[in-house]
Order: sequence, then C-alpha cells, then structure tokens
Amino acid sequence: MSILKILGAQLEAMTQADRQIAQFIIDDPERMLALSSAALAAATGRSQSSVVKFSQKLGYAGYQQFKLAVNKAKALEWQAPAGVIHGTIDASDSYVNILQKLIGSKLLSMRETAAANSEDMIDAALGAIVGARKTLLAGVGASSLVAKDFSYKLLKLGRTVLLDNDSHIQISNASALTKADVVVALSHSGRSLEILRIAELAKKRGATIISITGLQPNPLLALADISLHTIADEDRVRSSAITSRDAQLMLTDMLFILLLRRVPGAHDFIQHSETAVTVLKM
Amino acid sequence: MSILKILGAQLEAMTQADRQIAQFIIDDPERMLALSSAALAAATGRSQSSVVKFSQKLGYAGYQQFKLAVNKAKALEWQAPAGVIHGTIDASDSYVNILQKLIGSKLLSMRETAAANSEDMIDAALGAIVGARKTLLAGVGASSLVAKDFSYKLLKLGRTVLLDNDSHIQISNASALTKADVVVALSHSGRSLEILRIAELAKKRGATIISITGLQPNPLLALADISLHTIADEDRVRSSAITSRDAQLMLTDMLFILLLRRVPGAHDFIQHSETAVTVLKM
DNA sequence: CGAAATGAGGAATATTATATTCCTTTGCGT
DNA sequence: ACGCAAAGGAATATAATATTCCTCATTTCG
Repeated sequence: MSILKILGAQLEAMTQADRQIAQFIIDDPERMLALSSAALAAATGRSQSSVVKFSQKLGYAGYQQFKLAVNKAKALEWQAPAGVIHGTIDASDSYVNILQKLIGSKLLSMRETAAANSEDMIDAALGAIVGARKTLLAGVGASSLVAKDFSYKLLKLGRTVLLDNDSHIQISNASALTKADVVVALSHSGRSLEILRIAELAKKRGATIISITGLQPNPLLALADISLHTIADEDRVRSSAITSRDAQLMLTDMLFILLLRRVPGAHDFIQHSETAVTVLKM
Repeated sequence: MSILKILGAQLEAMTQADRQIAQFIIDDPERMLALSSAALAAATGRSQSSVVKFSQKLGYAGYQQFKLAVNKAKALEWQAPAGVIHGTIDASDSYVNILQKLIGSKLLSMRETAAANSEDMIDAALGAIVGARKTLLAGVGASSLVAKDFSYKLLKLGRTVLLDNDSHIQISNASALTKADVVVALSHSGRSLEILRIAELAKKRGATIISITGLQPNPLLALADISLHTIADEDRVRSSAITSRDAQLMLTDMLFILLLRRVPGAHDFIQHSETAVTVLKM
C-alpha cells in the first residue's frame, strides 16, 4: 500500500506535529522530495528532530529511507491507471494521457490483428511466399510504406521481390506474373483502385493472391486466394491512419519472423545484408 | 526515462571509475539504494568523491537526487505488463509464443520511447516544427520509411516538407536551408553518413536540427539542437530492425498527434486531405 | 488535590553523509 | 620529450541526519 495512502489513513491518530508534517507531504509530495529534513521542518513550522522521529515512527530507519518510500509511491502513482488506457484522444487531454491512449490504441490493434489471423491462414500465406518464384508487393499511400518495409525484409531473406512506386510499372509487373508467383496486396479498406487492378490482373495470370485487408467485406478480399486481416481502430486515434498502419506492420512482422524459421539459410542471408549495411555506417 | 537504461546505454562511453560504479548499480539497484555514497564507493573500490561526481555527470544535483531517480526507475520497472511476454524469439517457439513475444517487444519499446522523451523536449521539437518555414526530413533505410510516413502526416497539416529518396538531392536541399528552417534527422544509430552530411550542412546554414536517435552517444546527437530518443530492443526480436522502427513511429506519431493541437486549423486540413484520398477509393 | 509518571516536542549536539577543493597521475597531442 | 587536459583519489568543508537531553503539558494514582 502506498505510503501516501497510509499517511492519509493515520492522519487522525497522529500527534499534532506529526499530523502537520504528514499533511504537508500529502498535499505536495513532489515538493517534499526536494526538501531536507531541516527544510521540511521549517516549511511545516516544526523541528528537524520531529521530522526524523516522524519517519522513524512510521517504521523507516530514518528520513532518507522514508523519502525513498514517498518517491516510490509517487512514481507508481504516476502510472496508476494500471494497464493501458484506450480511448479517443482529444484536444483537452494532458500529455501523459495522450501517450497512454496512443499506446493503448496501438497495442489493441496489434493484439486484435494477431488474434484475427488463424495459424492455418498464416501458414498458408507463408507456404505461398516460400514456394513462390517471385513475390509482388502492392500498396499505395501509407500501405506502400508497409509494403516497402516488408520488401526489405524479404530481400534480406534472399527472396525475389517486385515493388515499385509507380502504379503503371506495378501493373505491367503484374501482367508478367505466372502461376508460380505470389501477390501480397495491402489495403486496409480493400478498395484502393490501383491495388484492385493489380490483383485482378495477377489473378488472370494465375498468380496466388494474398490479401491483407480489414475484416469488412471488400472487393480485394473477394479476389484473394489467401486472406489475412488487419484490425484498426481509426476513430479512436482520430484523423489518421496510425493504427491501420501499425496493424499492417504487425502482420508483416509476424510473417517475417515466421519466415525466418522456414526459409533455409535465413540467418546467413541476414548476416550478410547487415554486414553490407554496416559498411555505410562509419 | 529509466535511469537504469540510460546507464546501460552509456556504459561503453564511460570512464573506468564511472563504468564500475554504473555496473554495480545496474547489477543490483536495490542494494545500491541502501548504500551511502561512501559505502557505494567502498563496494565498487572507487572513491566517495567519484561517486558524487558520477551522479553529477549524469545531470543530477548530487548523489541523493540520483538515488531518488534510481529508486523511481526500480519502482516503475515493477510494472508487469499483464499478460505480455517479453523475451528472445527463437526457432523452437510456438506460434502463440512468438506472437506474444513480438507484441511484448513492440509494446516495451513504445513505452520506453514514450518515457525517454521529456515533455519539455517534445515541446521544444513541436515549437520548432510549428515555427519552421520548411521542414526537411532525413532518413535512410528503414528510417526513410518512417520519414516518409511522417512527411505524409505533416503534409496533411499543411506544412511544407522536403523529403527525397535520392541522397544527392537531399544534400542539395539541405544546403538551401536557412535559419528559419528545421531538419528532422532520423537514425537509430546516429551514425548514418548521409544523414550526418545533411545535418552538418543544414547546421552550417543555421537551420535547427532535431535528432531522433538511440540513447547512446553518437555523432548526430552531438549536432542536434533538440534531441529526441528512440529505445529499441534489437537483441530480443533478433536479426531485424523491427523495434527500432516501431520506436521511431511511436515518436513521430506522438509528434503528429501533439501537433494537431498546435497547428491552427489542423482539423480542416485533415478533412480536406481525406476527402481527396477517398475519391481514389471507388 | 497534588506529586509522580509519561510522552510530545524542541534545542543542542554528535554523528554521518555529501559536496568541493586540491593535488597527483596518466594519457594524448604537439 | 613537453605541456595540457582529463580522471580520479585524498583531504577538507559543508550540510544533513540521528540522538540525546531537556522542558512542559497532560494524565494518573495515591
């Protein structure tokens, strides 16, 4: 139990001097932490020895030990909303509140995304990627960044990846695919026109389509051979695509880590690519 | 931010005496809390004055203040993120285990990144960005994706942003900056040559440099006017830049959300840019 | 009712801890 | 090799803490 709570509870039963000291600490623990026993005595109008005796009565070896206890209580109280807060962030929120809600939203979409994809579906996707001749990644806007991030990881594993910012080039890439190839199509809404175009073309050519979309029915989902899902929480962290991007990253990170166990020699590839990059860093 | 993490991060860069003292504290913070400066000196085989100087080098008024910081760090460490496992992912882990560890690592680096940046520093960064004529974002590799993500968000807020994949163009952009401009330089190691080059140039031109790096001392940090920090956890989710990227995103998301409250008319800008994008989705 | 007992609480003091100064050493650049 | 700068310990000054001792008010019991 927090020492501050204890002080409050015992306030009644205390002697005069002790009560004054306790009250001061309850009112402004932060300030008390900056004071020496003598300074605290001066601030409360009692004597320095009373402060020390006060600390000892509470069961601490001395004032220092007591101060550590208050410090600890204060530290824990700071993050008292134990667990993660999750709610809409609005303009009146305090700094700490905003951070907690942001982390809460991110955590929630990561957890739900992890839960929304069965091990079987993930396995199917991994199998397709590992067996593919080439993997084409498709994403626009924020999803294009996730696609790129994933492409770096796949390259580290020695896979052949197609990805381009220019959607025209992407479309012509797609039309050159065969049934030995895989398309990973990222679109949280499942309605991005460019991505749909690419998926349609690739499907006509016989390639396997892995869709990464939200849960709601959507055109991209309808085209997919293997469908993975991202769960976002858009209306909480308002006005931005933060959580859907986090969900996509969660999913692609999962795929990457699980691929590490499947791709023969994965660790060697990674070693090499890291050495290559290190050369550029001093 | 946890002082214990800071100690760990800076251990390498410390002098002999300091390193010994730091190591002792890292190994057994509880014990350290029971010791006086002289006792800690005896326990580590250094002098009492070294202990005090050590505390002061870290930015505390003295040993007592430092002790309070360690006490606080220890108290907060106790927070068990209920249900979240955090550990090294290895090949023998089960599917569910891997997911839990992945989420745990991500959550940890988000939390620690949130904690590592004081409200004051964040405020300083926000002020610089809001007041800037132009904002140049710099990042290579995985950081370039974060930079791009952040640039989309800043554009939504109607800010003028410079960002290009080609480092030559970035460098010429940097040399055209003035002291009315701001550079946000992203590099977890703080040692990417291109980014250093850009930051140096921009600094010569008088622009304000905001660095986003890890905690360990690094060249980019030394150049920065305002320094923000990312905490990653590389050795847990092995062989990838997953958590450092997450930490960077956490930080840029924080900045974005806090900017929403600062930039006049932010919500209008966002409304408009979302309407514009919706047109492309069906 | 009054004297002894008790305990709160402050003043003074002893003890201990902390911060500063000063000096030696060592390593590094010229 | 020389001088300089930084590290770090010894000594010292300063400050904080703990203890002792004393006074005074209240309570208890003869």
